[in-house]
Amino acid sequence: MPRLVLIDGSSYLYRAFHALPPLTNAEGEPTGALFGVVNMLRATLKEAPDYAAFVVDAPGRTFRDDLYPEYKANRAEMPQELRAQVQPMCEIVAALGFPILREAGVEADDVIGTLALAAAAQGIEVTVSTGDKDFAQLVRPGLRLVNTMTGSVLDDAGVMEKFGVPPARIVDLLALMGDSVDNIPGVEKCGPKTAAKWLTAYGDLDGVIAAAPDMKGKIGENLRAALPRLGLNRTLVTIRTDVPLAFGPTDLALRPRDAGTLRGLYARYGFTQALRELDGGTAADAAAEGTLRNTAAGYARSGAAPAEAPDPALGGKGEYECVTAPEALAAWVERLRAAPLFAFDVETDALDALRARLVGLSFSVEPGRACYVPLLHDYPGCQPQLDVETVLGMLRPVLEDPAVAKVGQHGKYDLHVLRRYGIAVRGYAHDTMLQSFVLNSTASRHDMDSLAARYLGYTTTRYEDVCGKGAKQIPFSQVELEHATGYAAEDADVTLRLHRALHPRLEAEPALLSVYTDIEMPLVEVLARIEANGVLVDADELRRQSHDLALRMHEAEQRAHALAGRPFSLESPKQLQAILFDELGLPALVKTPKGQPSTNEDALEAIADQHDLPRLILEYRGLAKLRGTYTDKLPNSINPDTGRVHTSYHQAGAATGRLSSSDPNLQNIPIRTEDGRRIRRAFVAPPGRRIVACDYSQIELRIMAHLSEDPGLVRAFEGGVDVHRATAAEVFGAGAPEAVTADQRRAAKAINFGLMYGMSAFGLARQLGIARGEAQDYIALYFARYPGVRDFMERTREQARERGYVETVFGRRLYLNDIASRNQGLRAGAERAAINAPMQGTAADIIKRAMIEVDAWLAGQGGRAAMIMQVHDELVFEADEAFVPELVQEVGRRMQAAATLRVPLVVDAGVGGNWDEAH
DNA sequence: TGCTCCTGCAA
DNA sequence: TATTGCAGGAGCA
Repeated sequence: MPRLVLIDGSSYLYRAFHALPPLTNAEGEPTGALFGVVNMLRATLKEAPDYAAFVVDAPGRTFRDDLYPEYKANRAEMPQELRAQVQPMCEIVAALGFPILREAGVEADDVIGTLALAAAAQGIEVTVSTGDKDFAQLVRPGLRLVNTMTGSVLDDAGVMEKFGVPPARIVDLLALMGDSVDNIPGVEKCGPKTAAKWLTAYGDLDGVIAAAPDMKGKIGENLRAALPRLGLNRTLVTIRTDVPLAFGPTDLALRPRDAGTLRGLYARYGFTQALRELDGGTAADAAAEGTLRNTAAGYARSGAAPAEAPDPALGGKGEYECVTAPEALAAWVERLRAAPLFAFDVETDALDALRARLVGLSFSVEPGRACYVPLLHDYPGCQPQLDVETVLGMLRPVLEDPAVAKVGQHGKYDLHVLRRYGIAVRGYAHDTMLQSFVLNSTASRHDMDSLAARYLGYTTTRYEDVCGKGAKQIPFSQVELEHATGYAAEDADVTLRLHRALHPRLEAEPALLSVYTDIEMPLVEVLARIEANGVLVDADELRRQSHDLALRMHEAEQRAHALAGRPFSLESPKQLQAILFDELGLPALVKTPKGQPSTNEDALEAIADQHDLPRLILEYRGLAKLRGTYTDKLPNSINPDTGRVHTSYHQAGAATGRLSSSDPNLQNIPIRTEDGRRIRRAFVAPPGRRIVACDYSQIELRIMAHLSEDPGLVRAFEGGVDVHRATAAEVFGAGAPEAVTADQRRAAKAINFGLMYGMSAFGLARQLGIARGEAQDYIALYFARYPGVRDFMERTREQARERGYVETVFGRRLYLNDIASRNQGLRAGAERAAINAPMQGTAADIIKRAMIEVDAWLAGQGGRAAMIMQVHDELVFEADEAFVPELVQEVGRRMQAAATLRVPLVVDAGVGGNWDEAH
């Protein structure tokens, strides 16, 4: 059967542009999108279709603009770096032999729709290559979608599975959901789930419209509000299949490629793998290098059972082996030892690395070749496996050899698990999650499945694919060895391939490579040690506090009931409404979206001066929050084996480079109120030890002084004075700092912090409770006194606009995806983030560097002290009492030396029996 | 049960 | 109409 591939060129160009880091060739011309598109096209050619076309939008209006003037009004101008790649892209597409279609008056979508249906009607097998979900409406027997960026293929069943409705209902689904990219508003709060549910219940869009009057709840109101638009929405999202065209599917034969032109273009843009292929190299050669295989594999592998399926793009060598015999393991140990770098991965039965049991291990030494060593699989009929001691005994020499380099994906987890089995992994040289994070922290998630889709165009077997999900999920130990091998060995295989794809990109950017090599990689083991150390939490103290809070909540409740004149539930907004607004007759100043009187904090504050009850409710809620979030929950996080709380630090969590903490989050333990602070008393040192907390004083403001080089601000820090007081003296002309009033200092502090977050006069006014004009005057005064700060902010905004990213002192980049958005709100948000990121990010870099130095020093101190927490600008230690003075001095010195700025870094230290006292 | 929104804690 | 996070509860189906 003849085959036709229709390529949605615009979709790929945009997606490749946003998905890939902004690569450039030797001349500095942008090539990222080009690179993505070219690889995709080469993969398409491997499929050897009979007909193909590359379809792009023609400039100018289309019928949709006429129907709906706001159509795509949100869409940003094409960024300069992308526009520059359009012409070369067309040249390459043409030289590869693809017909390029560009029809005025309609969108590329409609051209594709028309050709696709015409071809399907002629019995041609059609593949539409696109990343746009709207095309799901075209799917039918003989017409499928493929997304080469993710490797996913959508046929009839696939559409049903992905969207929950058949292809014929996709336009209805889209009409309900709307499309913010194209500026088509749908039903508010109606996402894919709700839309699919309605369509299943009522048949089609007309059915949903007919049922609208009876639809309950907020969402029903939203539906009724959107009713008038839905018809137009459906028209806008319907891809036309009847565009008059001067050609048909069979006119789209591929031409022979123009090798001469291609060679020139490939060379110019530095596409070495593509060049090699052109010059006679095989796909397998290129694949092993890490470029081409990505997209080719996406086609070849999607839907295939991985265990037994060698990857054709890898030259048929791909092979996943399940190791259950000592001889086989011995052979693998030899391979690991001989390899310049090997990838490894552990499989366990729990997400918590400090509780998980080792179920198996996988290794890979070259792309396409990997093994899985099952240890604990246990299901009826399962074959015998090597025992844990034997396996770890054989692997220990290579795992603990610092000269044998390893790569992992989120290897901190694996290090933890192996450590608990007595293996101290050394030579952990690379981590693909961190490579992705450093290359582009905001690009997407950094889990392996996402990375494989993004950088390799490869669809991995997901954990749910082998274990199921939700209530039906089984532990990995019950997965059949064949499937387990397919999943686990693939993890190691893909990790190695990701390393080969990502590391060269880091090497091309020395500053990024340094962030990765000098900061992130050394930090992995430091964080693992901090997590393993854990912190001692006094559960009895928390229980006492819970009890105390409960009593006070009860007391507040009694008083509230007395004030209200009758009992009611303080937790029920509905009852509160009745009491406050109906029975007590207080004014309802704030409304919920539904138009009901709100009982949120703002609403209660607003009427707190008229009655005692609102204040009481706020007090009750505050107590309930502390109890519900902290005193009741923290004891559940105590590890039964160690008796301590082991948080998990996420190294690729915050885009700015900060760490985040979860399970439990130890970076948001209360401190600002007395009641909250008490919780910190439960974070204790064991007998004979002390808690030591060392924190950077005003580190982000100091970084602002450094980056702005503003003489006034630098002087304030050099003088070692209270910087907010100094700022107040400057801005309010109070003369000597001693003459500054408390209010002036408070205002100066608000300005100092507000500016770092890009706050407006409006925000400052609200913060200080003053008029907007007055706030504007303060800001103007501030900038007049500190002109360097204003210039720095303007420079930062400009850099963000021009380059699309900002960077820290150490070269870490933060890409700002919305900086050129036409949507005012998004763009303003991106500008604020741009101003904040260099400061927050530099602070994060500095403390990470300090942690590495401190950890190295602690290693030689014989366990007299241990690092146990990091809270953004603070490091917390547990130390032998006699060791405290030395610890304070040595840690302070290393924290100060972690960066050399134009202003001094100051570290404050506190010591106590618990975390509260240490402040 | 899982999803979304809201609220509130930290630096 | 202030940055970066994580987490609990309510409301909803």
